[in-house]
Amino acid sequence: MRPTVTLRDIARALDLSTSTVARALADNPQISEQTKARVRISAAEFGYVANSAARATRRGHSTLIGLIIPDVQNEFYGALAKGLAQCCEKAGYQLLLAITEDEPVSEEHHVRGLTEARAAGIVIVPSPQPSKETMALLARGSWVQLIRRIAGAEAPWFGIDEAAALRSATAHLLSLGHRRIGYVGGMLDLSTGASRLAGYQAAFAALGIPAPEHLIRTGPPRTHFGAEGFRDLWLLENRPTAIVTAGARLTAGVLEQIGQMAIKVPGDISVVGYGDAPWWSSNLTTIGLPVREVAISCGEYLLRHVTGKQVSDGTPALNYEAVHTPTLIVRASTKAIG
Amino acid sequence: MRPTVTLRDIARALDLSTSTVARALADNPQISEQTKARVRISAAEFGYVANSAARATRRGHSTLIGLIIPDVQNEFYGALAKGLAQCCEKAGYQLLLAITEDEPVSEEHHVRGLTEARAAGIVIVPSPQPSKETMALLARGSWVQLIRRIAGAEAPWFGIDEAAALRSATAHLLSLGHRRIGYVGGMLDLSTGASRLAGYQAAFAALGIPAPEHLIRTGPPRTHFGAEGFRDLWLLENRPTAIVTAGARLTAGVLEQIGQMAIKVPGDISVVGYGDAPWWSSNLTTIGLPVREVAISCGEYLLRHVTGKQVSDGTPALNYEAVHTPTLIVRASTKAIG
DNA sequence: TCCTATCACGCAATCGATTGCAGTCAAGCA
DNA sequence: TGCTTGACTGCAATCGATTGCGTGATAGGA
Repeated sequence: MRPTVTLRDIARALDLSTSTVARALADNPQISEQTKARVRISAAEFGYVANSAARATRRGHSTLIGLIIPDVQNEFYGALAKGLAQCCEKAGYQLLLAITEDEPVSEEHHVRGLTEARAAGIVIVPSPQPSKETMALLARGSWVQLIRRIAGAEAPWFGIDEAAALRSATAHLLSLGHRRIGYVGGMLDLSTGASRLAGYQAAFAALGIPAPEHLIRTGPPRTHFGAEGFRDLWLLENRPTAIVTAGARLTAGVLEQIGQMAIKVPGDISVVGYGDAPWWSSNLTTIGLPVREVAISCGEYLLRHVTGKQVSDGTPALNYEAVHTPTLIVRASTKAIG
Repeated sequence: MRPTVTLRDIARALDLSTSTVARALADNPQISEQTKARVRISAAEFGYVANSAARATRRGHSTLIGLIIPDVQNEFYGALAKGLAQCCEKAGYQLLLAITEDEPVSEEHHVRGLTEARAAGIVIVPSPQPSKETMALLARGSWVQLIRRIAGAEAPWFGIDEAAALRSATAHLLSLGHRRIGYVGGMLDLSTGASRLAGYQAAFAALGIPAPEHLIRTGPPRTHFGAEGFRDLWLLENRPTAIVTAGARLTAGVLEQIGQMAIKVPGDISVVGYGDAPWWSSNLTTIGLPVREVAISCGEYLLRHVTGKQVSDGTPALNYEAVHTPTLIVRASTKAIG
């Protein structure tokens, strides 16, 4: 077995032209069944493996789909990656994973790499501030935004109704009589962070009550800040009677801090989590996120687009957007005040 | 700006040959600095983006590194993916993510895809039973095994000393006076599952005590089985006084079940976890796994190999293996018996 | 003045697969 | 027999980048 078997090798062995072999392998109708069979058998014997790089050269684009996310270790993005990977596999595409850590420089680097690889499409969870160059590169191909949204970007968006999530969480607590409801959430320069906070505020507004601005803590969406933010709120003179969290990592941080300080839930404080990680206490009232759904709807849309028109003549239906709605799961970590 | 700018376009504009442009962009010493500068400027103006597919065609291999894992949502594999991704980024390679769900068919599919893409190398966490075809395809290029190990496979292996992990966990409990130590672990057809159980047994053997075979439960490494296995053990007449878990998912399941049944830890039972997920109760005595370390050592090795010799003339040093040692982290979920 | 390094660069083949166009061959029909 | 038609295939160009080999020019040395 030669190191690499090419169409030529098969063609020579069968005394055919490479074109015929290529067409046979592609199941082209203008090739006779008999020839196809001979080719297939020979290919198997030779251990022929197609060269998708060469194919991509000719076709002008590969079968790669790029996924650009801040982090895979985060179970939220991990779930997205998995959903996308499954979509890709089903459609015969391959998933190229890029992790940015929310660094615009890294983001640009990866977008460039994907452009060089002539990726068929790109799914991106954008950083807070994508560079101009990043946007220019994205604009060359098909791309969609996932979860977060770039202000003014002309590409479809697939996301979650974050405002609704926090609105319902907050409303739930309000309906239980809570008023001093603390908020621990992500930074406001992310579209998600801003939406979540808006949801929190909207819940108060709906009741005509002013939101307690002094109980709002926003920062980097990391466990560390969740703990810190909570501690900060807890140590206030007039500490909150309930907490809503607006981020999975933050929820973890809050819960950990609560554990460390031996605070009783819901005795001392009611807590609403964000997301529904399988490993969280099964007692946590939380916001169930349609993570898988959004990933799949995103993947299917993009793939339908890139498989549809051979030439990626720009971005798919620029203004398309799909919003998935989260669900509040009421369990035992929240109770009426008093 | 044309849809795609090629070397030719730049060459024509500058009245040079494409070879010169290519060499200039590659910073080839035989091109004068002046010409290089002109080319670089022109390339930037044109918005030239290299075509790595064409490059791969010519070179015979791409800059793709394949990572084949059972699941990314699992934080353990997620961490591996992240480590590898970072290695790749540093070396200018790209990470192609493939998820098998431990299905040999899917595994083969992905290995084929990576072979077609002429990946520079493949990192695989093999399924319990890789197909023959899978092995044949892997053998064509550079590949390494991660964590799990295929019996008789001729490729380097990067893993964790799983036996040591369970030996120290079990020894810890034995030293606390426990004897009826339950074991909830993964299936034995995985190299990891077998090693872990062996470690558990070795700890008993070291004390000349027979291991309590009837307290051993092995099954699929999922949360669900963790819960089930624990419940099973707990309902025994002579229930164990301590539990070691041999899998992160299993630990999660055990803990959840313990929570549901309102069992006190370590009052009613001592528990040692497997892995150190940040979201676990910070009171859990557990086995800290050098996940990141193993991923990075694996990635650096493979990349050093593929970047070293241009031609991937087979697998890197066939018998190389790197074993990373876990650490027992003693916290509050274990106590002396009595 | 003639010869020979050096330097900077171009020619053309090559990588492997794909595809528009054209050619071959045999059967069918008048 | 001569022409048409359709079924199969082959030729050769093409995709974009890379690279071995060769060439012209300039400069320095004899």
